[in-house]
Amino acid sequence: MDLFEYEFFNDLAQEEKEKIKESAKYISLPIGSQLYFEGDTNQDILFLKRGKVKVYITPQSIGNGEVTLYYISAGEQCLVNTFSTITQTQTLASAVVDESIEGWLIPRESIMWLMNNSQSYRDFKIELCGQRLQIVLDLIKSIKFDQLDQRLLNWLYVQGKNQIKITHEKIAAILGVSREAISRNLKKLERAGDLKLSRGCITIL
Amino acid sequence: MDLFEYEFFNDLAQEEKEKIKESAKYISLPIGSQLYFEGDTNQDILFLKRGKVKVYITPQSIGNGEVTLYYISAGEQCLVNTFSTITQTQTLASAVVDESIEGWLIPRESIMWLMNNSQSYRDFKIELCGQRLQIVLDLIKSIKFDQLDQRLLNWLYVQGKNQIKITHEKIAAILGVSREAISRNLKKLERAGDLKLSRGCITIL
DNA sequence: TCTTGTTTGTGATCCATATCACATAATTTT
DNA sequence: AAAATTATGTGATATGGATCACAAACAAGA
Repeated sequence: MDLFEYEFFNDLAQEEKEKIKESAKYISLPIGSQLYFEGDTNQDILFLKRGKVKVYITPQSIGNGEVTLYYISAGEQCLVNTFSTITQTQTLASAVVDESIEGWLIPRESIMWLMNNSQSYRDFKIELCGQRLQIVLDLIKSIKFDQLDQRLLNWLYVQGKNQIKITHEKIAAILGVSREAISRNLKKLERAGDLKLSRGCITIL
Repeated sequence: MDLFEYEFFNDLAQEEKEKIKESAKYISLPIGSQLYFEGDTNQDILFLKRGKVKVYITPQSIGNGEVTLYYISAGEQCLVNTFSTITQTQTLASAVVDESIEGWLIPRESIMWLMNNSQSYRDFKIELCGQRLQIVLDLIKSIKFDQLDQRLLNWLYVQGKNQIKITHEKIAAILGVSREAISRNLKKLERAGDLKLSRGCITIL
């Protein structure tokens, strides 16, 4: 995916596009790289070309536990990153590379120019914001009103695969619960004949 | 507060302002009026002149319980309302009048015009969006990582008054927990000498 | 003032998840 | 192949909050 393949570049003149591209820094980061921690103030927005970024929150006070808010994939941008950059305020969550990424860091000035001059970019941002809002509100609902077995079942379903390669520990971190709780609930599902467990892999039947 | 007192009207020409105002419907609603339910699609954005609106979510499946996301006061607008109206999608939460309101309903067309022609309006919306995002993410953190006593203490603190006139039932609905849990926790605080309880009123010492 | 509805207090019980503490199994390293 | 590491299974126990079930206190109407 090239930078210009983002649809919102369409309504820009060629020279404008070039200017944006010149201001961008191309980056490539391995899995595990921390993009920012909650409280940092971002100066650029990441336009993702390839890979996956995980955005998550942790307890305000020191303590363990985390909850994944959402993931960012190619062609998407991060809402938390966007707000921090545009309004120059502290990020409200943390972000880490989940699958090694490539992308462009577009500096604040270019973003501000886009916000004020490109209707498509604004539309893109509005849509993005709506999507994330939905995810976050659904997350509150599931945390508050659903039990773990339901949340787990839903998570498995959303993966859209029959073979999910992941450890219980990772799922626990994503859903923000203890590893034991995940192991026990998966076992229950296995006993019910819904899936087959093996080390680092869940096979849905 | 007059409609034009919203700062973002400043960068509009007089005739543009008038056009917006003409399109607006002035409304006045008593406490308890339902503005919309989750799933409705809004056609107008409410500009609040006076009063308070509560925005909350309920379980996706039928079931009881609710959690308050945030309140809207004079001079503010609702993010959920904004998204639904702009993108013509279903609202992600419900809204009810919490203190009788007066305000203007601005139709979608006027909003779209403002979004595309007023930088101040866009800035206003971005700021609004950032604020709400923060509230919602903090809410997840408190639900997920804090215990009720902490959440309650925080809620009391945020009221910014020494005399809070409210029933335990109402607090329970706001925080999304049972009434008994609130009563017990308040009692604990009273025994610790932090406050004084009386019917429908909490006095902080 | 008597009645009725609302609000609060509190015990009893239940349940889901956290936490601790290991045992065992599967993989990787040496 | 032995050792070390990582992943999983599972019991025991603790705990916070939900739910049920009332009783008592208070407030407002009749």
